[in-house]
Amino acid sequence: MLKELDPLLHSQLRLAVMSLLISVDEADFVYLKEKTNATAGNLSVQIDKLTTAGYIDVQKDLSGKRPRTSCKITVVGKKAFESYVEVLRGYIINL
Amino acid sequence: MLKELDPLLHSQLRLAVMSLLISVDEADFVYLKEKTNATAGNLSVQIDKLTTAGYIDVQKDLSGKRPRTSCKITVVGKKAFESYVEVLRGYIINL
DNA sequence: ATAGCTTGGTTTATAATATAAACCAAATGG
DNA sequence: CCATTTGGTTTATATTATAAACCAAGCTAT
Repeated sequence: MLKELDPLLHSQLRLAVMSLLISVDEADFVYLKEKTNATAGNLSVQIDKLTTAGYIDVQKDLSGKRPRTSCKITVVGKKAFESYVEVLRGYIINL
Repeated sequence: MLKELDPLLHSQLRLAVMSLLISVDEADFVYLKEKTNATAGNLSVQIDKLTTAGYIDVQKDLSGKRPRTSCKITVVGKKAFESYVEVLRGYIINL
């Protein structure tokens, strides 16, 4: 039987962010914004949700000239992503 | 760059319905309801959306003792599903 | 130095979506 | 018959995604 798709990951922008972070293992706000083509506001909100869920860690650095928000995926986030993918396979089997 | 995920398919219940129909090629309302664990109302709405999009065809048969709503995927729907999966692969290597 | 633009965001409002609750007609069961 | 079940649809509500408006700090030309 088809299992539940983690609603936190089953969202285009959040999935994109996780997808980027899983291969890069660290990326800042500007990079994520460029790669995902998201608006800053949308990205900010979705990053917050992923952070609250413990799927990513965020470091805000104000020491440089310009603020820099850097994100990295957590172990919990990586596991959630992998498990999301497993569930997804159930939906797209036979392809 | 990550492509847009067809919002019509990027929905748990609609994806489940399409996933079931792609392998079975015909299924009725009751069957889909059981397999997806959806409420009748939710399923009804999502079936409407898939129909309006031309992703599935619906046949309502009232000739038997009880009404029977039977669904089958269209060529357009099959293509959309396959293309959705391709886009998804961009997000998830090894899917 | 300061008025105005850019950068890197956050907060808040709105649009869109998913979901459940309420409802309906026909069939069935006691 | 009257109540319940079956097979749905319609409508209301909760949740989500998204954009618009906003803000502070830094740069730029005047």
